[in-house]
Amino acid sequence: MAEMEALDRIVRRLESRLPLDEADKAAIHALPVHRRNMEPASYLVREGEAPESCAVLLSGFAYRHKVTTTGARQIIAVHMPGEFLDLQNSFLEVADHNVQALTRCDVVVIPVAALRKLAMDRPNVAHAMWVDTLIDSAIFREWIVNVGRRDSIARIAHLLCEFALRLRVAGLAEEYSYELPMTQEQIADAVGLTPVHVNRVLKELGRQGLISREKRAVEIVDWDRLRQIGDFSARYLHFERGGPTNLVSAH
Amino acid sequence: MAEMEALDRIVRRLESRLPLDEADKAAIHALPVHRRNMEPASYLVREGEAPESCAVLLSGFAYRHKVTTTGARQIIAVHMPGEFLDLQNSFLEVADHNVQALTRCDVVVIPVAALRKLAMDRPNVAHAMWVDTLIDSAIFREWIVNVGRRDSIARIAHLLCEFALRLRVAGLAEEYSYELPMTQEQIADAVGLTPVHVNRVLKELGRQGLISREKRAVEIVDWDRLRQIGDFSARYLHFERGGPTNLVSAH
DNA sequence: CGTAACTTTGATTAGTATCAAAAATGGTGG
DNA sequence: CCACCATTTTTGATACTAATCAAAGTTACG
Repeated sequence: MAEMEALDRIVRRLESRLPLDEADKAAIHALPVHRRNMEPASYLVREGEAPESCAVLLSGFAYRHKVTTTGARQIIAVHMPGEFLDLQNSFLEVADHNVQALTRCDVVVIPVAALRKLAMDRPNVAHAMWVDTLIDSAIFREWIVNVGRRDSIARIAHLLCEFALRLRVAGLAEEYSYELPMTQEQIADAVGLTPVHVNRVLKELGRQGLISREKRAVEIVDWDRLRQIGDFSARYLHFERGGPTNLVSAH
Repeated sequence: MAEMEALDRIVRRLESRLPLDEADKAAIHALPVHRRNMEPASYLVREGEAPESCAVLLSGFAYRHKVTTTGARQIIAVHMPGEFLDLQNSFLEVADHNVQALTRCDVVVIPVAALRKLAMDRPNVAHAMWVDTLIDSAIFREWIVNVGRRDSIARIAHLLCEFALRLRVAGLAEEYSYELPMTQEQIADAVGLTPVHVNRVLKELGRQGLISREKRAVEIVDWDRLRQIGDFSARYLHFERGGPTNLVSAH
């Protein structure tokens, strides 16, 4: 039962990328998956290991990161319910980054071998997965810009805008309020700043009346100005295909 | 003739990602391509436009970039002969970044429609292209780390290490010397620094005996130390599949 | 040769990091 | 339900890295 529901989630995800036919869906439903509950901070994939399975998030949050030899951590992506967690690693020989649970979370686990077979047997499904990874990559590119060329205020404003939109797609945010389950230290590692500075920037955004916070809940008070300050445009999220283009006025 | 050679280049590139059978190769050879010579700084793809063609670099260098509303530019990738220039855009509706010639260069141009058809008809070829884009993404991820969590010396050292290896794969570097056709301003835009600071760091790397430069030629004098300072590991380049794993001791 | 693009150097400033410690929050076991 | 401990958030003071501004050399090129 639970597996059934989980498989449907995978189908829905891929259909949002590309239409699938009945045979495609049947092949996905035949996947030998199992569900798993992950504790916060537990690892789904470790850098240097050969990927054995690929997961789809059912609930909770997860993130990818790398650690430098000096011990600094850079978060490379944050994932929300409905998203694939490691298509990026599953078709390469060895994982080049870590994937870790951010909160407690539920995942469907697909063995890599089965996933690869599915991709070979069902070109259409492979294509949908490919597009999914391409959109992940588009986000990576935007993050390079964020961290390379925006100052601290813009960086954080941009991150908050991105999360607002992605959470709406995941059905986890209404209007412009959402629960951001990250500590300020994790935010810092996502935007390449220190936790202390993140704290000051968040307060500054509040002071300017752009957002308001209550513990980990964020409300975007002035979307237009926040977007402007964060140099945010939703283009790179590629909502064209089935996303909430209509919902967002994001230019 | 020229087209023939260009098509072979595409075949070789894809074969380095995944073995292809004769039918696959035949399908590639049937692609309606044409060659084109690009002036330095001319655009291959512009952000916001629907991608119409996808190019493979035959000679010269190209790069991807985005520009913020404040006018800052961030280079997101640098491409070398043999590489695909915009698989990343070709399977999405609208380009989210620019692709521009760095030097004068020769490309083979493939119409997007033909490329998409090829991907649908030849799952194997699609898979090879997918893997190619996944490796591009792995480089994006490493660049997020570079720009987010390494100081200026490490950033530039890392970039120089990456180029050394990739140029060897492209057959454009012997040992640890190569021609780097980028201005210091372009290097700055790739690593998220100012040109002035890039200049100082390059001099510092020379002073420390790690590299030596003569106009745009770079020689890596002390590979081990440079790699160490730059926190460089070749893992993310995914040379496992047919790359020069043997050539490089890169851990 | 002359001019534009690029590199180099110097002086100063700005933006973040670092260090340290206090306040708040959240969870746990008694 | 309270007391306690660990984690997280907040604040303050100071240090540094890299940016900015300005201008002199240098190189490439038409």
